[in-house]
Amino acid sequence: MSASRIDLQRLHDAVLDKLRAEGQLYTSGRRQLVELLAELNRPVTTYELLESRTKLTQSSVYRNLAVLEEVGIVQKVASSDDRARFELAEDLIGHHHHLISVACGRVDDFVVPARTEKTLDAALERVVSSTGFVAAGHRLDIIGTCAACA
Amino acid sequence: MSASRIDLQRLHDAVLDKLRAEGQLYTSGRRQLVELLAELNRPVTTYELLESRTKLTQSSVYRNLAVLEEVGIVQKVASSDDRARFELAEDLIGHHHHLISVACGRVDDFVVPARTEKTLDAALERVVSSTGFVAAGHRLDIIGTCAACA
DNA sequence: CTCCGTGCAAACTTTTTGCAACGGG
DNA sequence: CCCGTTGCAAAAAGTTTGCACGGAG
Repeated sequence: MSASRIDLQRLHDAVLDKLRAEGQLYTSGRRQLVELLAELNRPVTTYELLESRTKLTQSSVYRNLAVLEEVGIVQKVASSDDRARFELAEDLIGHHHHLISVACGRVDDFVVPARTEKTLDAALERVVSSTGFVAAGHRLDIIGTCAACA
Repeated sequence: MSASRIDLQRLHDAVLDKLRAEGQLYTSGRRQLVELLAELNRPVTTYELLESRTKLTQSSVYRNLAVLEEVGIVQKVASSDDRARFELAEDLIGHHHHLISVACGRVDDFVVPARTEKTLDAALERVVSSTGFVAAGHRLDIIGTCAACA
């Protein structure tokens, strides 16, 4: 149900490419973050990242996440609480959606069949086309209560 | 395209009912907020509310929004920037979705045909049913660039 | 040798809270 | 009258930034 786990080697290669293309280095801190995000495999807060076995400072986590976001390696995810969550970008782990638990704020990934996605995109394009809004993509989350909180 | 404007008198009555049912008062501050939200007719930041002709303090705005949210009169909306946005709950203005401009963070409402909604809900229910997650609803936003920013 | 990334601490922004005064019911 | 709401100011939480050091290319 959740996005399948990524091959670490391939992931690092892809990340390295993206960083190099923007003239950025793949430092050990950035590598740690990428690995953690790949491992946790869901949108996590900076707090969770700091709690993990990382040796990184708060400021480094934020700064590196900002760089990784600019370069298109991570993306920020909104939840029901007010903590920012980060996960690997869809480029790397594929298009997916989020299960958001209103009870605890936890977010998990899920995917819907390609045909449903296609239908949805077509329907949205039809609705938006007249508004002057330029759609770059959609965000479809399910709001509810996760198994742990229910 | 956007949700149709609400009749103010009816709105105030509905709000009053909800507040009374929870043993809360419909004070002038709360009335001002509800009227502003009805007028602006899109998710707005507390900053925008404070800038408006309101006589309310920052703390009162936050406190009243919290009360109104608990009672189900307003709902918090996530955008691309990190400012919380608030609008009248779907109970009052109907189910709808959001156009989120990544350039400026502005959020506008839009509605999709009932049939599309129905199809979507059915598809989602199918996907989620096996996860133990209890779905309460969905959130479908379009991410892109608004007419003003394009 | 030169930059860029890092750590630390302080600053900033947004939201929350304590307390005394006020006001509608 | 009384209890909840308000305003003000201070505090808290989350995020960002300045600066000097350190490590990688």
